[in-house]
Amino acid sequence: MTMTRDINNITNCTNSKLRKATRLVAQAFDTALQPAGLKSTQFTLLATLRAMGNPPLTKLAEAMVMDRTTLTRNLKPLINKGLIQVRSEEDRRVKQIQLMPEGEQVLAEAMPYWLQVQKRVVDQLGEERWAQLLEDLEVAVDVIKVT
Amino acid sequence: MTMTRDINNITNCTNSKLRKATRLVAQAFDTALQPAGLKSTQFTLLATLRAMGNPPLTKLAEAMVMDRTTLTRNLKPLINKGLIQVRSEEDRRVKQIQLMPEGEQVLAEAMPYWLQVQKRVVDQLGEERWAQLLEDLEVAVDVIKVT
DNA sequence: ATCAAATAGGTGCATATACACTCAATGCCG
DNA sequence: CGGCATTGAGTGTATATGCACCTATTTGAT
Repeated sequence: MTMTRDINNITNCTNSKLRKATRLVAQAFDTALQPAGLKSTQFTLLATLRAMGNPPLTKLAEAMVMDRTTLTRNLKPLINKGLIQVRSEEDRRVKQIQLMPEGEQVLAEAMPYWLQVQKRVVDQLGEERWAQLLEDLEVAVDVIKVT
Repeated sequence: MTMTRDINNITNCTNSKLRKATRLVAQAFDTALQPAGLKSTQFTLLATLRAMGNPPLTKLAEAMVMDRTTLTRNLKPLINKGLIQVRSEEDRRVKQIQLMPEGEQVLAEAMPYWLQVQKRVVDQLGEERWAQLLEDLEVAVDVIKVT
């Protein structure tokens, strides 16, 4: 018989545990990326942009599992730094988000710092547990629906 | 041979995956707790307070793996609603955080909503995967150090 | 007793996050 | 063609998050 956790116990709150770990990990990544002048969220945004091409704002928001209006504001500091650009499409309702050459440059500069902290975290967790964690997080994003 | 993930691949960024899942789960909990008039963070704060008694601010911040100054601000809405109180100790540098009867009351009212969303999320993840996930998140908080 | 170090907290600033509401452009139906 | 539903995006407001810097109190060493 497997010893399962008590789902009803408030100390096992899924949300609280996730946020705690996220605060910690975000701090680690923010600190590591500081020399590149990027917050970890900004790094993720740039990397996602590069992977997606020049997506419309809503598509990008969906990919990041982020509210559309949150994304609008998160783009601000990147626009101010000249790393990205927002342009209208033919359908003038749609805003296309473009990664600028300066953005590519900064992203490239940030990569070694990212790799370092990523490796460190994986080391501390152990590769197996890390892989398991990422797997479970992906499943969570796939199956959890907000009602 | 086990098929491990590519640690170097940016799409496997620990931080980005954690944040995605956290945004989604936080939304689920926030929505569920809305009838009780609490954000999920506030719920967690009240529950942690009840578990800890009347801790000094810094102890509470440590327990929540949260920056001291973040906690200061997160307490604000709870003070405004009259759910908690901040008092000075003998050592007048120290601020004791107290859960008020109104706070206990609201927490009790919120419990059924919390339980509902908690159960739903566990269901969607599957109990086994959920237990695994929580275990891994706890380990992460224990082993990851911010340098 | 004095004064520097250590400890506990708060503020200014910038970013992250999402909901309710609003505006603009497009699509569609008669 | 005209008006309404749909779609894409931005703003106002509130909370969440942490760093750099500041103040107040206590401790401790001489």
